[in-house]
Amino acid sequence: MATMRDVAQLAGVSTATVSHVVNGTKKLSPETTEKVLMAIAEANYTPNTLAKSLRSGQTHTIGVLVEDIRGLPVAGIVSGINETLSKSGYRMILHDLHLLEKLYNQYEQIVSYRQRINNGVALLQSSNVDGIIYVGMHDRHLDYLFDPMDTPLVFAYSHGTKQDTYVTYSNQDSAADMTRYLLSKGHERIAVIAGHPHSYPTARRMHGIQMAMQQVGLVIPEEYIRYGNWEYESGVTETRALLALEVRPTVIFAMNDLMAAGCMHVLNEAGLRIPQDMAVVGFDNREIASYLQPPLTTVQLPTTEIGTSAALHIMEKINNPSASPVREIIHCSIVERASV
Amino acid sequence: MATMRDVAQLAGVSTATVSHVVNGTKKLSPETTEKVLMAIAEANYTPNTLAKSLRSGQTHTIGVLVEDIRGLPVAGIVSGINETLSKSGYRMILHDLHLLEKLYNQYEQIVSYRQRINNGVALLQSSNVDGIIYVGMHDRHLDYLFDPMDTPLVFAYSHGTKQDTYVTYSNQDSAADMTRYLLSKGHERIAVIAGHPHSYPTARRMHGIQMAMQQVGLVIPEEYIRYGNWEYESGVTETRALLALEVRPTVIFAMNDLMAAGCMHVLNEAGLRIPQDMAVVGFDNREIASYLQPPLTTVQLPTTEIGTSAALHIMEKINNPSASPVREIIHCSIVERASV
DNA sequence: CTAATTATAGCAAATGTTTTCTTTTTCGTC
DNA sequence: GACGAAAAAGAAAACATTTGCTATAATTAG
Repeated sequence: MATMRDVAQLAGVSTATVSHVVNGTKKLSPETTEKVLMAIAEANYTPNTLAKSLRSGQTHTIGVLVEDIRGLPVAGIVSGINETLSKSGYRMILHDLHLLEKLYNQYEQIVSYRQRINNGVALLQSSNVDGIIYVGMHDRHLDYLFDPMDTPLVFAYSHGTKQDTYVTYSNQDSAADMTRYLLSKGHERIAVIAGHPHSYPTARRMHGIQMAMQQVGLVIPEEYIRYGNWEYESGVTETRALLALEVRPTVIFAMNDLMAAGCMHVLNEAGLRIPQDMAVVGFDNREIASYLQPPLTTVQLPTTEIGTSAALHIMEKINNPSASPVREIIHCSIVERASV
Repeated sequence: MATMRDVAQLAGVSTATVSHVVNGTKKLSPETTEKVLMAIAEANYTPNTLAKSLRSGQTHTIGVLVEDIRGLPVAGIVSGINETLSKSGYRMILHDLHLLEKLYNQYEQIVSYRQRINNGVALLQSSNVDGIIYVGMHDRHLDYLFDPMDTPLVFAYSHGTKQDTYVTYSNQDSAADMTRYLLSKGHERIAVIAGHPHSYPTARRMHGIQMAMQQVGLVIPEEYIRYGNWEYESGVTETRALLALEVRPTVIFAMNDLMAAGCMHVLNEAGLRIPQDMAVVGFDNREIASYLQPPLTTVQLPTTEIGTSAALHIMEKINNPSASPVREIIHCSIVERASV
């Protein structure tokens, strides 16, 4: 590989001059510039990134820490991050925490999480990244798992504390939007199959639904609110419970597509036509949603947008480390299919 | 950050000595070693990766080029790569080619592919990666898209030419295994819904199926072989065609889960019970397979294993660049569910 | 015409390591 | 006590840049 010295020699100038024409950091006479440019072309010179980084202290590399790349929304987010970073000349070191395998008990899990996260951060820092994006899938606030550090950090999908910059999607507004959509279709008896009762998304989405109802002077009766655990099976059992009710709802809003799938299975089994006899909607827009019978109307998570925005924020933070944290909440869209 | 000089000063030795105790590259007296170790601890010293790489010419970084991280098997492969590399102290720079968006015509697509791939390779090379893993989803041989280069390269999932090292899964044997499984369950009238007629996986899988049949003295009649296009809809239409046959098969082997899903939909519609009246199997083990009614027996792609193995191969190739290329074909496993 | 200013380019130090080559120290033996 | 070999440690060059400072030439002002 040709070095800056080779080019300098070829052009009959100093390496300093070559550096300046390469980076445009100083005004030079047109002739010199021309000479150097020719020499660069002739020598087929490309700057050595390592030497550059060593000297300048900037690697133009972002560390991306993901809880598990196999997690559903993660690939989309990483895709968005990568595209945006590439466009700005940043590279991306990806490190996977493999947090999808569950451990035996809550306590060990937290300890292991903390350890793995800090190992991951250390790894990235030892790679001299200019900043770190943490892509978390868990609904709980994980910031306390981070040892304090001076590398710029932004959270994507999961959110940190008020002191952190994060970008996530809107649970509350999206659920409210979907509710309004159902109301606009004439549904007034809306039942909900919620996720795990104590989880953050469940609470926020529930709140959004109730708000939207309240705005039109309606209220969801207690027996229409069932709590599941995000799994297919709980969609099945909770739907059975709803069907046993004296006054049945006209639509079931499942808080994810898996439970919606379980729900639709029961509805089919019971001989009810979807959406004529009962409508169903989900949340997440997983692959399965398009292949259910009928295809499921659901909520699309803005994964690419989250990634894009997180990338923008980390670059911003690198250029201006003292800026105040920004909290961005991106809207989801409704993908209309045939289940309503 | 403490530097090697600081440590040397603190321990009252030269930087050379510090380097030697850090890397264990020379025998030193126990006392000196001890002194240096203490100083390292006291100064909280960690070696500067950049300086190390600049001097040694090794970055301990692998570039991973993926055609699209959102592609189905890609996340699993990347996960495997990352885990294995991490264990050996290698970092991973991920670059996404975003090849999932289809272009207007075949020719432009190829040109664009070639351009994007070579850009990606250039980007990674400018990052001074020690080697590159190319994770391709396309069934065609893509090696001709690569400009010749001296960076060690291994293909994962997609395969290169005979001159390249690649690791992929077995189309032929897996299809044969599944066929034998069906035979063992007493099925003799096996129908196939193949993928696109001219695609590589279709040809290999078809060959495997026919081989397994031949081994027990059977042959698949021509009318039992239907060609689809890998999409749900083609599962629907080809199944309809099969049901119209005078002598119906007892099982339908769809070459992917999407077509199997379409197939099952038609079967349900026709009032046929699965697997009593007709059995169905798929290929890929996508998420949808677990949620079909009944859950689909299918073939599991060894994504993590492919990643692991590719990582091992690239490290091997880095340490021994002149070794001859290795071609590894990993077996798939059958995941038994309730559709047979 | 001189002095001050500006434009242009180069020198050399610095970034934090690794590694070759030398020098110093140690120690056993004669 | 001197010699030599072996062992231990150090000096300095090299890796490929960036950048503050300096030097020279050219232009302008007085």
